[in-house]
Amino acid sequence: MTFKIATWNINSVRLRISMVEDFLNEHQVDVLCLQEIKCQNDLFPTAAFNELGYVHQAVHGQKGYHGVATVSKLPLADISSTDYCEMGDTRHVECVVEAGGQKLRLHNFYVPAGGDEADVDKNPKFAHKLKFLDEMKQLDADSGGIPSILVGDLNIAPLPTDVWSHKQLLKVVSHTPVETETLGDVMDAGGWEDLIRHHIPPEEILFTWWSYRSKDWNVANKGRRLDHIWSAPELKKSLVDINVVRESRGLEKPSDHVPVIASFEF
DNA sequence: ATGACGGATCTAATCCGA
Repeated sequence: MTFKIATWNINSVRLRISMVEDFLNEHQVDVLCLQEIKCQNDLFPTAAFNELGYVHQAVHGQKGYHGVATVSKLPLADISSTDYCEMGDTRHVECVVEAGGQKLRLHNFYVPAGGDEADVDKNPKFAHKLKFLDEMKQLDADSGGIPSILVGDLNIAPLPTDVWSHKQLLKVVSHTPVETETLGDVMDAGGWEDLIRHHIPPEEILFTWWSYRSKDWNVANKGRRLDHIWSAPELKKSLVDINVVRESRGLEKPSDHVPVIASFEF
């Protein structure tokens, strides 16, 4: 079977539920991983997803901020969340899904943005971000014999081609050397592969986020690749496509992030 | 100036995002 999984920082799932419905109808993914749902679990639009067949839902939300949710047409097992940095916020949910006989562990992450200043002594948010990443080094891409897929808004653009200006963003949170190196350490420690860059050459400029603050986002094109899809090495051979749905940024009242879809053949 | 917009909240001005 073809297995399609998408990640999308939706920046309020309640405000944008109709564009999520349109996305699901058009792209027919099996699993959708959302970040920044910005609502408590009991306010999550469960019924709207049920009606489209996404009756299996792992929702981990809180009031007003953050929040992640994984919705699926396929049954979800072993649902759990890890409270990274023990802050009591909602930035991770995981589950196990079976697609065409292939068991997969799915991690859905919303890594802290890290505030304005890239200095752990002056900026507690930046310290939080680095500590969060440090704890992510414990994650194994192949735990318990089940290969994993890790998706989400990691709030780091690791490669020079992941930002509109490598030089101008070297001191800007999301592209500082300490962040990109630590993210590399997370990948090395867990044995993760960057599936987006496996499919789209690292030389190619690629963004998944454009600030609300730049007027003409498409012309200025001052974006960053903050959203990621990683996996265990053994899943690389099953990857058949990566689709960054750039046109979503041009919708009426869009999220500042666009969806990214990975397609596998199992 | 990279860039001042956009979401949620005790609906008004404040916090937060990256």
